[in-house]
Amino acid sequence: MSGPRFFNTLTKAKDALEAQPGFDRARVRMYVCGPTVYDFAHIGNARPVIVFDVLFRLLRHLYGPAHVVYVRNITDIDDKINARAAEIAAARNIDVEAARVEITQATARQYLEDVTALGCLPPTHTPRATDYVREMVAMIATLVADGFAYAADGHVLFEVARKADYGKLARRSLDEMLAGARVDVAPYKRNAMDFVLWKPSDDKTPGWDSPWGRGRPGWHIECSAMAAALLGETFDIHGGGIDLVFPHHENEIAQSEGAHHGYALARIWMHNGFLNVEGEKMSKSLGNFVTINELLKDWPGEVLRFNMLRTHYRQPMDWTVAGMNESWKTLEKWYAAAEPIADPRIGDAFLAALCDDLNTPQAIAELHKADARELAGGLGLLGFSNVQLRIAQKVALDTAWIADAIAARNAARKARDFKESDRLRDELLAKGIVLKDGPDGTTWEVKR
RNA sequence: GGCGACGUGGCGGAGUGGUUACGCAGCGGUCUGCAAAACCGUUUACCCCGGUUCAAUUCCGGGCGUCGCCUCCA
Repeated sequence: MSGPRFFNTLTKAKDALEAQPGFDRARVRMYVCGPTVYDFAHIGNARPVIVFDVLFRLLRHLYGPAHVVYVRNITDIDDKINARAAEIAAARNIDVEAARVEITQATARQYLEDVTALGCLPPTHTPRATDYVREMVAMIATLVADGFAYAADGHVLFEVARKADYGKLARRSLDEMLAGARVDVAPYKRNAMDFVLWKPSDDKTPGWDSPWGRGRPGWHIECSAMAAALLGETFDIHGGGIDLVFPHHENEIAQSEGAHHGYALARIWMHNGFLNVEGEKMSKSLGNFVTINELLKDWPGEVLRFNMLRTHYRQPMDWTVAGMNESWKTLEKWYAAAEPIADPRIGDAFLAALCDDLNTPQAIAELHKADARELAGGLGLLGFSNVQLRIAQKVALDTAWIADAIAARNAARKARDFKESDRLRDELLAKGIVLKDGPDGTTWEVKR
């Protein structure tokens, strides 16, 4: 096998990871944009987390767990957070910074709980933006010193005209963007496309000291600073939702390459597609805004995970209850077949599918064709453990009573008292227990 | 308005210039006291219109439809 290939937004082609200049199989590095922690994560947020967790697991399999470094940040500086913090601070008469810390810590904790339930491994590093303000300030200072950025009216702005290839990720020219612009331009900007690296904070807004006065960083600079601190100037894969291509990732590239003498930020840029719910765009006004946390009350995390992987990560995906039921059914069947296997192995076709731009639907199709050993190995590589599914099925049920009822029914069947045996079966069914008679005896599961 | 993505059988969903995707559901069968489960077999496809080609679902052009992004800002 020639190693994995991934669709690169930068080149619009499937690029071989190992052919990238500077690729080091002893230190494979990936960065994924993490959550802004001010509210529960929703099902759309779950998609990149799951998709890139599978990528992380694939790379660990290919190069060894010790040789893959995965960074997923937590954004705990943001004006949406500040707005929420201001409300809380006013309502409870506490300091706005204390409110910000409270919100972001509670939300970050909840987020980690949620994604753990989805079967995601913890990344190698989970940096918080607030711990890297010093690095951000240093990077901004470098950009100013080298002429890529300028201070104006308390702000520091990146001057896009100084970066000749600005727009290369989103494939737009400055002229096109200017033509399409429909927003009023702030007076301190030299060019309408210039974006904020640093902005001033008033007394009621969280802020940090800087050469340009007390203020806070712009949105994009945190990822550039954290990636540089933890992965170095250039790394292998940068991932995120397709909505981040512009402006977020475009601006990350501009800043990082500007501050790093033109060295590429990431060699391969991967973007997952959007997610709809029951055919509709998810939004609070439509009432179909589904948080991961709510879903986990009704569904095992593994089912959510599997459902997500049935669609290729770049395709638009429709999340439906019908699909979730189908996913649960498949997983149940597979666990029954794979659990007794002591010596799992990874199938060639399965691995080839994952190496072909993370084609999880193809990989799943290969598992349908595979024997039990390869099924068990594939489930393991994709991050399925059966822990939650088992809990969801058996939790809070009096299994001793069920076992007694099954024994009584089988005794009745043996005595050919089918009226009694059917009565017992119906009684169990009324309580949501479905019986399955197999060659090795009777088993049961919870009816859905 | 600008840029981009997508459109496959009842449903989900890969892929390909000519050969079965796969899964669910349906249908038929094996098994079972019956049912469920399990297992075996099986029907239905490539948005529309042109073009290229011996051959197009697959390439090119146009159309229609769905969706995303367009910068600190809700």
